[in-house]
Amino acid sequence: MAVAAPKTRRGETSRAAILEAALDLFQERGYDATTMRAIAERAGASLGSSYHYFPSKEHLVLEFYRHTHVLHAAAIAPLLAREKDLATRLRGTIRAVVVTCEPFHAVAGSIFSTVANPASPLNPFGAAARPLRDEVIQLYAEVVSKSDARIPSDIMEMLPLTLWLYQMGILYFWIFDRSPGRLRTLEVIDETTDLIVRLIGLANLPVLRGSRKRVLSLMNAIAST
Amino acid sequence: MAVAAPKTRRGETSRAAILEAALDLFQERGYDATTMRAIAERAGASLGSSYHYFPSKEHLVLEFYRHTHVLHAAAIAPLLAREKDLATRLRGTIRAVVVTCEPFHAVAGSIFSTVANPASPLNPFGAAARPLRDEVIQLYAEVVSKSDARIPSDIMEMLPLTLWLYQMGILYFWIFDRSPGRLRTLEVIDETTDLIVRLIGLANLPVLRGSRKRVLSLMNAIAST
DNA sequence: GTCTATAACCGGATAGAC
DNA sequence: GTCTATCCGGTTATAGAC
Repeated sequence: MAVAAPKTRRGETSRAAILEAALDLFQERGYDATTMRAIAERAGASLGSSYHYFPSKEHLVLEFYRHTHVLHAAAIAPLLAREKDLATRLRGTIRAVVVTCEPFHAVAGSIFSTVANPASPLNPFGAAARPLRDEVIQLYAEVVSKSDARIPSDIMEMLPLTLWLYQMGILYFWIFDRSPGRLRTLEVIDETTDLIVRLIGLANLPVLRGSRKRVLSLMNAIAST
Repeated sequence: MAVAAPKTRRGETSRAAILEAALDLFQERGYDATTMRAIAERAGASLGSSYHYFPSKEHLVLEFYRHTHVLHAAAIAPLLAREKDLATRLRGTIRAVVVTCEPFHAVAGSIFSTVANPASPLNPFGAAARPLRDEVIQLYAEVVSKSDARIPSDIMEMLPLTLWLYQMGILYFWIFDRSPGRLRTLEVIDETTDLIVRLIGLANLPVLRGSRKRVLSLMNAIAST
């Protein structure tokens, strides 16, 4: 099911050309308006060739995904190296997600819907997306673990996965956001990251201990599916 | 943009036949495998006729959605009339959602993805879906308001919308659930409905009051978009 | 003016020759 | 690994029937 790995130099070149054409066209015209034929034409390849490298149009989206992830990781590296405060790290990281994705805002809607399809190879919860998913979750593990926040180990264990889900929620909100400069999304990010950090702090309260145990064991059960 | 309203008896018959054929075929073969041509054929109509009544295949899904809502509302009516305990009402209502939708489990995945598309007329957050959305939210308002739970008014205000979102989350989980009898989903429902009711009870704790205010005002801001 | 039907169009995907 | 030809299904155009 994986995308054909390029074996020869010639293949590498073609593959790269097709991918680049696709990424460009997605941004220029949006996902739906970009035809496989147009991608092939701009890449100087034939339709059949495109399908040789990418089994479906959706698989091009997966590369698109990886592309934004690399941009995002690069964008937050300095912050993660310097800052120790959890709220600041988290806010910066999530803000960077929407800032990085901003050029693709117009495309994001249709991409999201293909990705949300459980039958799609791109579904974030599925097997094909696993390597990339693990990378992103790992990134959130770093956001938390290299902060100076002291977090109970049971929470720490679930936190990266939870933050990954939270990021997807923010992205879905961002897709709908029509406010100038996407300001509403940024406000929601600031407010929610702050709330999250605060709630982590409250989780040690005796009254909440029971619910906390139950929530965590529920999440564990769900995650281990 | 609305579906053509049937004006004459002849039209009504055709429309109903097409819709019924579509619902049957969706269940038999799934959404993707059901072609508009097959729907027309089974309904004894022509392809052109189908498009006269339903502007797109997606619009047939909207009717499908309405269909399950009616089934669901009917299924829980006795419970809502008899039971006063909030946890029981909520658990029963959400359980009934997945039980009602069970015959469509195989179809649900692809339907969900078309529906999640912000550009789709069927998007639950969009204008076309509004009447149905309001009905469902209203149903959750009844679940809460006719229970014997005493709920602070600020929470009460946001609760129906929140429970509607929660229901969608459960449905997405259910779509992935491959366990026999969909037991895992039922377990998650039991656990989460109980947690929700418990958290509502905890919301009055002085330590939580600050966060509660912030969460509610955030939700209000988001909802009023 | 409401319905029905047929014939296209368009774009994702596939087959198979080279 | 590259191409052309073709399939298939959602959608549209449009001609006619009631």
